[in-house]
Amino acid sequence: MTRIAPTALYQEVAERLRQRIFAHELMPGDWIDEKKLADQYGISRTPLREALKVLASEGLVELKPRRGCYVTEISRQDIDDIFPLMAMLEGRCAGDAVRRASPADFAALADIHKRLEAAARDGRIDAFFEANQEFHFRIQELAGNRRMLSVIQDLRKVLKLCRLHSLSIEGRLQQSLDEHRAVMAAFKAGDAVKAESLMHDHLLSGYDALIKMDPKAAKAA
Amino acid sequence: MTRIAPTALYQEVAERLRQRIFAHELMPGDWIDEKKLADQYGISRTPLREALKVLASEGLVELKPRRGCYVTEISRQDIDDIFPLMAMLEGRCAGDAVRRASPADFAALADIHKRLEAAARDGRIDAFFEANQEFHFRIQELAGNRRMLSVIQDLRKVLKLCRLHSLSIEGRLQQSLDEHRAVMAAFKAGDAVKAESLMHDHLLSGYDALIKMDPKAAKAA
DNA sequence: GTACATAATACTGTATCCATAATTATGGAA
DNA sequence: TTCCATAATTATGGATACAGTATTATGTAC
Repeated sequence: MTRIAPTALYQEVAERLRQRIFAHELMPGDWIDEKKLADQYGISRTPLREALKVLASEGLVELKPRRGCYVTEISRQDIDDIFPLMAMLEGRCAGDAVRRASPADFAALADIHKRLEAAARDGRIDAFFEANQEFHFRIQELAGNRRMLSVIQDLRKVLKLCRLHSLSIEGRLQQSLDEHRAVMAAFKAGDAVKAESLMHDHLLSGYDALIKMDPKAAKAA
Repeated sequence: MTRIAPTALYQEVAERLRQRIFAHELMPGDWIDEKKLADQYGISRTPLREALKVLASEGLVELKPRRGCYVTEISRQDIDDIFPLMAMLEGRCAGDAVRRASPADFAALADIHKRLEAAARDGRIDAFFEANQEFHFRIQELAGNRRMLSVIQDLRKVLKLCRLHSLSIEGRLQQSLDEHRAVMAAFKAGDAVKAESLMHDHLLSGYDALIKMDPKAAKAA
């Protein structure tokens, strides 16, 4: 492990593990072999275990006393709980963002939206996904509530545990794009209430798409 | 340290530290002396450090690389961010709770409310505070969204960092009680929309009271 | 007396080691 | 063969040891 930043080792390890979990290299339910991983990274178990404590707090892994560490398996209940919550939070962010955004902010957001349009036109799902994330994140930043932002990001991390992205559904990408356009229109019109409502429904729409893919959705692995 | 539960040591230590932080025995800004604490508890630094990682994830302490661990100092910005967020979340919970509560649930809630009334009548602030916490918690449980509950509880933990309770303001206890009565009335009437709105405003009202106490509120220590 | 440089100290971060509990493997009895 | 008991192995949790960096103290020059 080549150290670059003056950051602690356990943080780097935590970040690496996060990436591996999000990439589904470590799958939900998988047992995490501390010794193997420590050897892999060329470190001792100490910082690795500290990293696991952090990931456990984030809900990405579960620490079973004396039985080891396992990648969290997200349940249907989790999905049902998280999406309405995200819808409310991101909806609120959109409303607040409209109220607070300067013309320059709006321009920057429009720019991201353009990238979204381009990605959709060319059918580049990955690029669309990325621009989509950025769009949402930017709005959360504009809302100006750091706590709300961090809560949303934490929940999003948990959602990333499930492998399936609703965007891969036929037609969902176009629908998502339409919804984004509507949100942008509300921004342009300075209609905060409408922006909130549209963003709220946009999230629930993603939820519906996900459920349709796999009605059980229990083990999205 | 006498071990009772089959839970890991770092969890017990984390809980003890939480209590000490909430009790303001460890004050915001205080440096946490790992060696001293480990000796105090009769344990090694290993589980203690793991506990600190957990507390850091909860936002109760801050880990500065190579410089140690400090109890988080909550800022005015944090207060301004958290209260509106809590108001929205707890408001939503109240609405959902009204929609889902059975008569038995309502009865149990009314019971807690009675304890609140009694505590207020006798001027027992601590008892009032406790019944108040329980009342809010019960409503969050009734809402039936575990994620929402955990988000709210996490935020509440952070708020507990600031020592001042708005309840200690002259007249605030009575006002709080009135607001609770109104929420209970909405419950009784089965008016979810009103319950949401009342609970939302109840939280903001607590926010106002806190701000009035100390307009800077920056260092509530 | 003050400011700076250097040395001593103390603490953090990581590695290694050990005890205990859990799991797996092995062997015997029904 | 199947089930259970016991032994061997392995992994987790915790303690100890060590290296490197911050901080503080000391001393010297101005």
